[in-house]
Amino acid sequence: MNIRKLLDSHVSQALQLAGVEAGTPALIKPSSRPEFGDYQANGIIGAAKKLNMNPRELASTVLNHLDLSAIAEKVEIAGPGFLNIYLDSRWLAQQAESALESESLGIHKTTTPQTVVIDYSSPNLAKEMHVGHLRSTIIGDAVARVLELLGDTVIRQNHVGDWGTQFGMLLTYMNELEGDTQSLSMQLADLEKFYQAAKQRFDSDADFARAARENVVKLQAGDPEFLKRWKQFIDISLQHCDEIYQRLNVLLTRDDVMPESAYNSALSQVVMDLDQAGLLIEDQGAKCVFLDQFKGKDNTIVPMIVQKSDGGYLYATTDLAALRYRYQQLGMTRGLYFIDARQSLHMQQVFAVGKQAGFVPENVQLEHMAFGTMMGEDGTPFKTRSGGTVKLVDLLDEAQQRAFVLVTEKNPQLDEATRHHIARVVGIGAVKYSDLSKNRTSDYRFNWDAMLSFEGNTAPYLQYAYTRIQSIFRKAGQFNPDIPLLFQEPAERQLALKLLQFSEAIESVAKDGAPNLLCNYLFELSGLFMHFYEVCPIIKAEEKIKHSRLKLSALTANTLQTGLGLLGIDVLETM
RNA sequence: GCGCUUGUAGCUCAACCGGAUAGAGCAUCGGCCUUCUAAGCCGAGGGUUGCAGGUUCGAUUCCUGCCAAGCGUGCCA
Repeated sequence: MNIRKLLDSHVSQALQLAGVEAGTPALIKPSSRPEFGDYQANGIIGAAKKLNMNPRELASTVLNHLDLSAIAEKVEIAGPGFLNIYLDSRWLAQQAESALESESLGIHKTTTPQTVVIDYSSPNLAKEMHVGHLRSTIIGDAVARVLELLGDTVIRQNHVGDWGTQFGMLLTYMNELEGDTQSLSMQLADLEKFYQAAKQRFDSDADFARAARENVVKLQAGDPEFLKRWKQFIDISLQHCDEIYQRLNVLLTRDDVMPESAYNSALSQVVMDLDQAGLLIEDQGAKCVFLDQFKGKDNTIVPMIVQKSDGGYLYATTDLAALRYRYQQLGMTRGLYFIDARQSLHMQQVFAVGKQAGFVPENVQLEHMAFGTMMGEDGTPFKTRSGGTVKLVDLLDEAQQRAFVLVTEKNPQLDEATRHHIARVVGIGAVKYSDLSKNRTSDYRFNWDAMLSFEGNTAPYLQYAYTRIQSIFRKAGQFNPDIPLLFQEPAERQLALKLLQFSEAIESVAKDGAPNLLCNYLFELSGLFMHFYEVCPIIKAEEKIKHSRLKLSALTANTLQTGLGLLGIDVLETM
């Protein structure tokens, strides 16, 4: 049940009957203030203007054609020509009842399912995952889950970087440590340090650097010795990723890994096809594509270089190959790229060139879901005191540790294993939520305390609401769902209305690729529940009231669990 | 130079794509645990939405200019 859509179809119809051109939006929204009812229609004023009519008169005509008697208690004309809609409480109660029974919480599958390819996480395997990878990984994962729930076919693509020049350096350093197997495996346990050690050798030793460059060539020429070594390294690096994904409760597996190197054999064909399409221009020895839409005021075009003057290919070439693969082999109709905002120009070029060249048809929706760079607490690019980036593992360890201290303080009677379990769910949840709840395309500041906060608008707040409900059910005895839902206090009706808006939140996430909309919704829902919890006693209420309230609690719990589940965050029985 | 993004309360962020009196959290201050978990609830203070114009019934939102920040911009990814 999507109330907004339902009202939209009714009001749109009435608008047409009132003589307004078809397709004029009714602009239904939740009312901005309680005294304006539950929903408001904002579209009439604009429509009246087009027809050169008095908006209030048009509103009155629309009202005559509008039959909401089954849904709304009253509809009023207000202000310059808004319609304020007051939903019927009995209807609301019925909808809530059926949502509770429906198992899917009343969420309908989309009528136009798509094949959505989602490119997310995509770390560079030369290094260990750091805090900068958090956004792409968890936001992409949440959106993937939401689209799946709504019935799209979702294909995850972890476009890991496994083929850069850094690998020459890393493999050469592996060679050096070859004799000492123990040292090698130990060092590979911390890829970040390994990378830094290799880098230092590269910078300080000319012979090493030369060997590294030669080894890149050997690797790319398919030298079996280096290929073997490379595979070994990649495998270890992917193991690091798998561990992180598991801890983060992110659904990516090895099956979703489609590395850069997988496209190597397609690159020359990409360039040939661009040439065939008449898009290729050789300029200063490099093969480029110049598209007019990338021309600035200074009349110069930013080209996309697809082949270097030395014959080498670039990541633009790889991305074009991937784009074509996703359309031709995977059947993509919508492509979402959860990638750093700094690559904005690059993404626009890939999309534009891909369509121009006919690698994907015009009607495939390609969207760069950009996000800002993570900055340190001082506003400069994120660094630790020692100068390296913060490893994701360390952030997660810290989160769990802080959560463990807190749960031990609050609930010392719980056994240690339980407290560790709670600490894990709460700690990881807090880290994920602090990132998921923001949809800033601008850069943002990393803050330990904010990211590891367990109060206010955080995952633990939502998890806490859930455990409160579970606690009620443990104490309430038999729950009889046959007793009908009734609203005695305003808090109950408010909560029910919010519960019925779950699908509106979900659908907006699917449309915009913005999980923060779901976070907002869940936080508001929890807030309304907390209020309900304070003012509406449940267990000691008389039987009819008690079971009605248990019903609201059950639906709240289901919604929280499902909603958090879509964010990849678990719930708890106690905390 | 050109291009992209951003600028909202002391701090971190919302505001459902032009709607009615710009909302939360943190921090600060004041109340609430013999009653379902106080990781909670109730209340208070805090704003010229960077600045200046424009578009219209109506602008945080759209347009223009300026200021500030970040990023990108022909052979790294």
